[in-house]
Amino acid sequence: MSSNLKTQASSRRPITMDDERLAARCAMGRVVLIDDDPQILAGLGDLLYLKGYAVEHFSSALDYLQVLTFNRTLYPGPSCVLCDVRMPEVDGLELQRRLAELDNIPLLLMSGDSGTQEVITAFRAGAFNFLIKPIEADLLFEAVAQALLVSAERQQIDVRQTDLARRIASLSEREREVARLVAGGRINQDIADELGIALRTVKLHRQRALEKLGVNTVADLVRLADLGSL
Amino acid sequence: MSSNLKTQASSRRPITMDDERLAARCAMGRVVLIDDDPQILAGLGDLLYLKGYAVEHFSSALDYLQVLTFNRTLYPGPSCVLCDVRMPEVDGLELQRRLAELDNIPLLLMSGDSGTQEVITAFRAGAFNFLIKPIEADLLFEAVAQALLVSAERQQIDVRQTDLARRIASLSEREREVARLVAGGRINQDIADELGIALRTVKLHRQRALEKLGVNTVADLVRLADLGSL
DNA sequence: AATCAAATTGCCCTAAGGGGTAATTGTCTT
DNA sequence: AAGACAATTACCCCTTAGGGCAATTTGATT
Repeated sequence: MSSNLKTQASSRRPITMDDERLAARCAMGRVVLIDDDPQILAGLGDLLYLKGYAVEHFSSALDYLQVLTFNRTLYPGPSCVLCDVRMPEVDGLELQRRLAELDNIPLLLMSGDSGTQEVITAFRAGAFNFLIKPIEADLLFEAVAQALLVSAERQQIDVRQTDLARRIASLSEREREVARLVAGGRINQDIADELGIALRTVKLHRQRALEKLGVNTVADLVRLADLGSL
Repeated sequence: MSSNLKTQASSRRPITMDDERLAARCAMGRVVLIDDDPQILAGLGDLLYLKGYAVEHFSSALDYLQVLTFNRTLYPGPSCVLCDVRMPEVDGLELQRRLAELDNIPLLLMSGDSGTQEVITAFRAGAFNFLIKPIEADLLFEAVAQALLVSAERQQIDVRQTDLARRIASLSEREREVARLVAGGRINQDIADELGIALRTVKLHRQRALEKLGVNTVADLVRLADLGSL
């Protein structure tokens, strides 16, 4: 299928046509499609694939939860879940409840014979959208595009959060303490007294903390401290 | 109806029993009830009133929009709107659209014969909840309580925002500029150069700005600046 | 024109921030 | 045990922030 048989031993393969196509698909976004009806699974899957999205399909919500719990590989790019409501074992609403604790991925539910109560329950539980079968292609694309946009925004925030957490983690205990108090507007001497250390030491920790956190001014430190918990 | 006929000329009336009852009702929260069916209007209204809420009722969405646009008096306490979907002239969904631009009040829609599509539209447009008639009293109370909680949170934020805006507005142009630059982490001499004024002047404006904004440290100023737009 | 308030500035002083150098200490590795 | 390394501290330097005091300028009001 691919043309990189000779390079499989190397960790740095040359970039192939397939890689580029895959990268493009990743950038478009991924749709996790879940439906116990193989007909629909194939139909919607093809539709989305042809539109350029990366599609993963599961015939049961349990399968997806399994993958999410054990084989989880973080997908580079925005994702959403498009899931049927009426399914044996774990239905769409049950998936939604379990998903809420695992992931923050936008969930699109779909159903052909749902009552209003089911729709209300879904939205109250935070569903991103609810599509009624049969689904028009245009409506599907619109809904998926919106969901992926939201996912992308959440990912942005996530990236910033983890990056920040990483930088904070690189601080020593003392540095973190000092940085926290500085961000709280405390004066150096004050901090020294509170921590029971010398003024000069506070200055050093302060300096190193700003350095490690990659900020130049106290103002930036304050903003950073308000974002991630110092 | 009330017992304060003699005191109507005075702007400082003694506190009457009615006042206290009204105050208690305000604290509980207000429900704006809209339905073209007088039967339901009276029924739900009584139910909510007996539960302790302040109730305002309208037999058409247009009436409420009129009041909101012209006779608007801001209500002290959390509020929500409970509105029927199916009504002549302006229906619930249309009210929702118009309300989105006027107010940020949680909207509870209700209907006995709505299809799934209507429910979906309502939630997608930001409805807080959707109740199906006939409405069980417990469900109604639960939904109203939740909506009022959200309203209260929004009001908290609003109060802080307007308070902040007021304090910022009390700054002179120069003070605002200096405060903005200080919050940006700039050094006094730097600010003096940028604004083309003396260092001493920057210090004065800085001092006055902190004073007027009611903060003691630069850290607080930064937090304040990130909230309201300085 | 007289006057008052706000903005601006210079001079000067103290306190706090920023940082270099060197010494001390405790812990960990080899 | 010797060396490496991080944390801590003292001493000293310069820069920046904070603020008192007095003078000047300027716009608005009476």
